[in-house]
Amino acid sequence: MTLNDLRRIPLFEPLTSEQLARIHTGLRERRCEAGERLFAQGDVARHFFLVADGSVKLSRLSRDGDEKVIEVIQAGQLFAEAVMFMDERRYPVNATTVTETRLILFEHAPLLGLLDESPDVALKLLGSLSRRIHGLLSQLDELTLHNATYRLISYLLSEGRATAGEVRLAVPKQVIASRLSMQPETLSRILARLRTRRLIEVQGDTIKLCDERGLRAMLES
Amino acid sequence: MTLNDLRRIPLFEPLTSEQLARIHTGLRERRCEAGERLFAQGDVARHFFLVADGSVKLSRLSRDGDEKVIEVIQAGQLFAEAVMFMDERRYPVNATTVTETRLILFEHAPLLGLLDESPDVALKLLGSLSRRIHGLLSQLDELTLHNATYRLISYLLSEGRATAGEVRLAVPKQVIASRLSMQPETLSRILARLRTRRLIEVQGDTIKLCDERGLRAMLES
DNA sequence: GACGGGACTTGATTCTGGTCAAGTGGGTTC
DNA sequence: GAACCCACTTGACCAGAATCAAGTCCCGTC
Repeated sequence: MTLNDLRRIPLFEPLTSEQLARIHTGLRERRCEAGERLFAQGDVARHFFLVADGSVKLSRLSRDGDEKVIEVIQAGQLFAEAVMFMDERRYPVNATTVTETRLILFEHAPLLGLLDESPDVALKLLGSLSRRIHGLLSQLDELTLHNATYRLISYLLSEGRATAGEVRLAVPKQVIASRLSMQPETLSRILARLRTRRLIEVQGDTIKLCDERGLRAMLES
Repeated sequence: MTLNDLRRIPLFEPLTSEQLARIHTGLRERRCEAGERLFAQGDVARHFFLVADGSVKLSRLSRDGDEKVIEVIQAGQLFAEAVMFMDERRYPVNATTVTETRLILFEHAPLLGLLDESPDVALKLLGSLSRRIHGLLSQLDELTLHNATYRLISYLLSEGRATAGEVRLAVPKQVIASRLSMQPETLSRILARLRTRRLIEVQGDTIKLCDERGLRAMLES
């Protein structure tokens, strides 16, 4: 990861070259295969991460081992920056690679040191944390205010927005199911139902949204 | 609200008297009765708030009018600071007083202006946002990983911690129910069940935890 | 090409919690 | 004190999704 790569990350955009170089010193690269555990909930946090390639799932575990995926992180996204500012600096989630993945690890200290001299970076961080809060609020009311079908459809619509009505799932369906807080069986059944109604077509990990209008209509009821 | 009162708010603790005075200029007091709407989800945000006395509920509304209480804010707590840093500065929740309430309103501009000169305040804010993230994560996995009884018991135990095993509900049971994502009927039924098992005693808005050990044991199964 | 494993699908059944409806009790108003 | 309202409780019923159990499909290896 070169200095120029670094500059392309929005968070670092306000920094001078000298500051950027300081960040660059506390930086490491790591390659993982699918299924590697990066850190566990409760671990003392030493880094935050950038997914350069691949995908990582963040999840919480209940005492008896049930897992709930909170978020799936894709290439280009930062994660675990918020931990730097927690009272105890411990990760509140588990992180596990879902596919083969290339990661950049950032040490806390260099960035923390910069906060004093660059209020702009502080503002960027505040912005990114409040976006995360917003996202979590959405997840919360999707869960309580809407049923499984609604959640799946609105997930498909949001994913399909960029890609001309075709959604390619970057991670196994089980992971999507957990992210949407349902069992794999339920996800499968809902897809089947949408398929018989000719609203979508499913081919392995690719889902074609045949009737976006119809899908949207289902969100109303 | 005097300058000295202001200084006692943790967020403002790092500020000089001169800076504090600047915050003080953009400050207003407001008294509300129970049930007043302070702002609605989607409103352009102009202030953040301190509850001086009383209680405020923050909630989200579904399209068809179902309400989910996200948080109940009590005396001494700030709320809606995160909104300052959102892309569109709009409240992501509704705020409604639950009881008679005295509020302090803070304008955004003075604090935002201070961020450049006081990295400490920025750090405080980052800390408070990451605490909120943590809280939302807990709510998320309580919802998906645990059932209604579990949620209620762990709520009671956390509330009863300070007060020698006696919980006095500051807000109506319906509000608690919504905060815990269940219907009032369900809350009532669970309380009844715990009562017949001699784990608690209920008298109006006061709940006595007779058998904390037993309650904790129920969290295991 | 047979075997094995994992992801996914489908079916049958169960259960938690939601909905609808009626009833209770306390507090306030006239 | 009668009427009313509102929060809460209790009961009967229902439904969405979880669970349990097979079965299918795909893809790797040997």
